[in-house]
Amino acid sequence: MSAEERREAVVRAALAEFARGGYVGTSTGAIARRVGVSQPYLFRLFPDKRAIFLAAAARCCEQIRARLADASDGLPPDEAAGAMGEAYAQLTADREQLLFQMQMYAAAGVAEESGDHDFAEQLRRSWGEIWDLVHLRLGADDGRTVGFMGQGMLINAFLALNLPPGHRSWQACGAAPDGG
Amino acid sequence: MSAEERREAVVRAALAEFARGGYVGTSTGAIARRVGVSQPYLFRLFPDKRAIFLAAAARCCEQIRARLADASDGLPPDEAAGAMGEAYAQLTADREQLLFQMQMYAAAGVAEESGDHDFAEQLRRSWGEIWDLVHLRLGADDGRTVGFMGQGMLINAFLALNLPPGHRSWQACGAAPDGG
DNA sequence: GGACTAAGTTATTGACCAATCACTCACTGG
DNA sequence: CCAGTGAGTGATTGGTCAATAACTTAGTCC
Repeated sequence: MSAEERREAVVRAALAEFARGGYVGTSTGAIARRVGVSQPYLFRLFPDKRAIFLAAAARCCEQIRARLADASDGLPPDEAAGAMGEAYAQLTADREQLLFQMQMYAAAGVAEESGDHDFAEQLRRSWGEIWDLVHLRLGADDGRTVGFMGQGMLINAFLALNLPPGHRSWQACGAAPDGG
Repeated sequence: MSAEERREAVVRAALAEFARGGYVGTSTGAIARRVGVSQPYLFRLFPDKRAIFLAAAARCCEQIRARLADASDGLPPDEAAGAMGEAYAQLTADREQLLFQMQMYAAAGVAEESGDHDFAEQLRRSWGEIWDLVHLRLGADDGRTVGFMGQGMLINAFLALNLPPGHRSWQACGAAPDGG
């Protein structure tokens, strides 16, 4: 297997492991084991642990953006909101995606706090791309964009807390966790 | 100093340290140093590291609830929204509060994933209390409640990412990071 | 002044982890 | 057949960390 293919496998494995353990709580050994490769070999493919996390973060953001873009492609603003909401619900039904996203925000804060500004900078760029896409597809309406993104973040919190289906918070949203 | 007073000091120190390092990334030694006490003594005051984090999490949630309650006390729904928004902005201007909150969501996910359901259960209860308070003060209007809480979560993300003041996301919210 | 209690410490242990180094193995071109 | 290259491993190292155990004060009550 070529180094490039291995790197791809590492990014997928890292997403899964970091989602379940966070940045510090995940060992490079665990990632290597999931890839099926020795731990030191990771450091031939990436300079260090941080780079692996960053690659996974980029992947996570890009998946979100791509899904929202696909779901709303060519739709008028009125229909785009529902379509993107549905797409986002499907995406976050994958707990791996959801938990990694939460870890990303937390890790960004830690990184900023410890002087690593490049980390959050990468996330800010990705966030901007998602924001702009949503804004465009919702007819460049600030209110709608804030509402959509806010509800997305709210759902993230519900899912992270494992709020049971039928909880008053879910009902107020007119939504429920997506079972599949 | 009595054990109870020490425990209080530990909770405050833990909030500060966990905010900057996350659950796994913060050593009990760092907390002890901030309290001005030996590391092993923490384990006389709390059964383990997890219990310290849980106590800090309870404190964090209670501070949010209390601030929102104070700010909106006796106000009609129309004014309560603005008042609570202002209060929340002030609270999260304290980066310690904000970052700890993000760590809390991330840690809840990790805990659930690893079979520790009590952790998230405590947070769900606290979340429910905050939700009910906001719902009540906003005139029991689901739409408003979702809007308010969603915008709160959105602002959390902005702050965690250190989105610069004046960023289009901040402008769309009609808000800006609270400097003091 | 001695027995008791509660606050606090030093020393230690057993485990884990990121990263480095030196090495093996399989393949390919000349 | 051999020199070179790229994939991959085993062993190690220096460091950190949660938790335990055993010890030391300092006060208080009788």
